[in-house]
Amino acid sequence: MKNPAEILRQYKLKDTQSRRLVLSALISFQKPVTQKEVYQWICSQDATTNLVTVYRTLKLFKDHDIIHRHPSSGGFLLCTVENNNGCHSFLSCQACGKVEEFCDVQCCSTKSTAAKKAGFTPTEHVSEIIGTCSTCT
Amino acid sequence: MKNPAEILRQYKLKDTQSRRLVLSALISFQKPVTQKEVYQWICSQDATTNLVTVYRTLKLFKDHDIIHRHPSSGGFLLCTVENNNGCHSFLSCQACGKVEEFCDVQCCSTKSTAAKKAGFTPTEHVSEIIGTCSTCT
DNA sequence: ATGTAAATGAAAAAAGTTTGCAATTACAAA
DNA sequence: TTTGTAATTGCAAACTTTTTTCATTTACAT
Repeated sequence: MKNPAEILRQYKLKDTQSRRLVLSALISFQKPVTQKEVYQWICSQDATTNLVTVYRTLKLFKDHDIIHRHPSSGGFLLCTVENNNGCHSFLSCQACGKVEEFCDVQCCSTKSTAAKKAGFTPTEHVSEIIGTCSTCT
Repeated sequence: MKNPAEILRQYKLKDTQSRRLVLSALISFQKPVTQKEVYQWICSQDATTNLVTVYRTLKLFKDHDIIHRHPSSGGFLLCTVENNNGCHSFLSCQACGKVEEFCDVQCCSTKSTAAKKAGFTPTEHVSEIIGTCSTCT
């Protein structure tokens, strides 16, 4: 996982204190979080920012596809998988709440075939699998 | 598609005017809608209800799995496919905004296999395929 | 017909999000 | 290194969405 400054550089965004803090929060949580949770994490680190800035920063990251909105919780989650044919899949553990991204080629192609069979031309897809992770089984 | 009264009977819910109206709205829209859109549709039909009742009714339907929350828009959508192994998939047309539910057995099993390969025990999944429907192609 | 638990409406509170504007900051160019 | 400028931020206030409380009404089983 890259550090905040690297991520900002990679996406050619200005390197500001607030942006680094928001990224640090997302890296630290490792699960989908609300805007407020990000704000509160920053405050708890004795850092200072503004809730409005957090909203704007998350929107910016979302527009740049640096973060996702998680399907069932609606929370924000840092992308960990390179954008692969517009496929974004999540494994959500209902026991510990952990969410990890994954991408399975087989799975993507099957989905694409199924959609075409229904007369649909797919461009991207998002899916969430809910269950129990290896640690909680 | 069943009518409002039938749906309420099927799920053993009290048959009230507000519930019928909410169901009528969802049947009429055929796409994911916000709580407010449901409320406004009802008002436009010269019927009378309360926004709070719409919120409560949609929550009730959601808890009974009569409606879904659509992954990307967050709007509510009436279920059209029988609950199949906890699989809920949507085809969302980015041109006309239409969303239809579908379920492909092959697709479900591939997803399940992929999850297990990652050490995950799946119980259900939700996915959204974004693209162009047959009408808009 | 009637009793009772459930559903509803109205008002208000609470929570979440957006907007406008002035002050500050990052960083490219001199 | 200093400077100019556009982008970013903070603050206040407006606005939207959602939840709560409580009294009244309604569905429907008996």
